[in-house]
Amino acid sequence: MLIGEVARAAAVEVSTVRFYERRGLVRPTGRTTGNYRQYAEDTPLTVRFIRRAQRLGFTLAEVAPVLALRLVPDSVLREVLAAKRADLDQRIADLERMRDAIDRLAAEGVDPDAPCPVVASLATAGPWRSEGR
Amino acid sequence: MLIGEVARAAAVEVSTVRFYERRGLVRPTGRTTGNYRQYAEDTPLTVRFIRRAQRLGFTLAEVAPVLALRLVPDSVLREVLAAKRADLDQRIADLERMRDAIDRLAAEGVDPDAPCPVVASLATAGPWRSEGR
DNA sequence: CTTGACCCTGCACCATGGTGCAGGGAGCAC
DNA sequence: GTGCTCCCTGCACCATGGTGCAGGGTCAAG
Repeated sequence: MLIGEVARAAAVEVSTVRFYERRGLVRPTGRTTGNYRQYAEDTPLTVRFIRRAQRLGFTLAEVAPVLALRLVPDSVLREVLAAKRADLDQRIADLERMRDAIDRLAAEGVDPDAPCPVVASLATAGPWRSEGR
Repeated sequence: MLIGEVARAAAVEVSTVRFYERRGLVRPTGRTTGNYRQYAEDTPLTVRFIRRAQRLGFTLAEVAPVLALRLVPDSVLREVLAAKRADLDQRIADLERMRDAIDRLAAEGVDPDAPCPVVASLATAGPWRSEGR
């Protein structure tokens, strides 16, 4: 597979694939005699995964180690999995609270003077982690 | 409330609050005689909501209309709510698929030669929307 | 051997989401 | 008044995640 095919199959720009390569997210299996990048058949899936993970609020820097886990020893993997699971649970809970707030709004009608319940659902003062970005 | 108090209560920089103002996300209720911005008591909650929504993959541009909904007629609101609900469902489903893939990995151990199931859980070729960012 | 589609590198540029600094004023304590 | 903390505006700068272009090579078709 050449870079253009990968890009088309993943619905991104060719330059984006090269950009991901600079960030260590994808890697061609090699080069042709003419110095063209050659890719495995599943590379478009990797690229789609990256896009989707981004929409869920993961940075490229966060995605990279996930993809790299393919190379990592099992014991390390287990720790990472546990931590990520907790993070995912947090995010899911946040989204669900937003969704429930929306459902309540739709069911009960809107009180224009009340503090927005969607906002309230996520604005808790509770402990909050690194806030990376 | 002055800007410094808002910033402290929301755990962001003062400059961030002013930045959000330029983006139309927060607004002081007025100015003091000395031209200091004055804020309502719930402004830190709004700011916390913004930060949290960002972590969930919403851009500031997406957050702004949500905050503006406080001003919008009920009928419009209902449509928007329905659309957002669907979007949230999609995101929750994505995160849950990732989480389940992780659980399966943890339960069954890792096959280093198989395609990464976490990636597979999100890399579906299925129809995919605007891809805004 | 030319044309066209594709690929290469490298660099400049863009938007988003901020942060930081200069130069100045406000407000209070002493 | 002096000093300290906080505030003001405006502009420059930063990282992230790309996009686009110049200048050139590859390769298959005609």
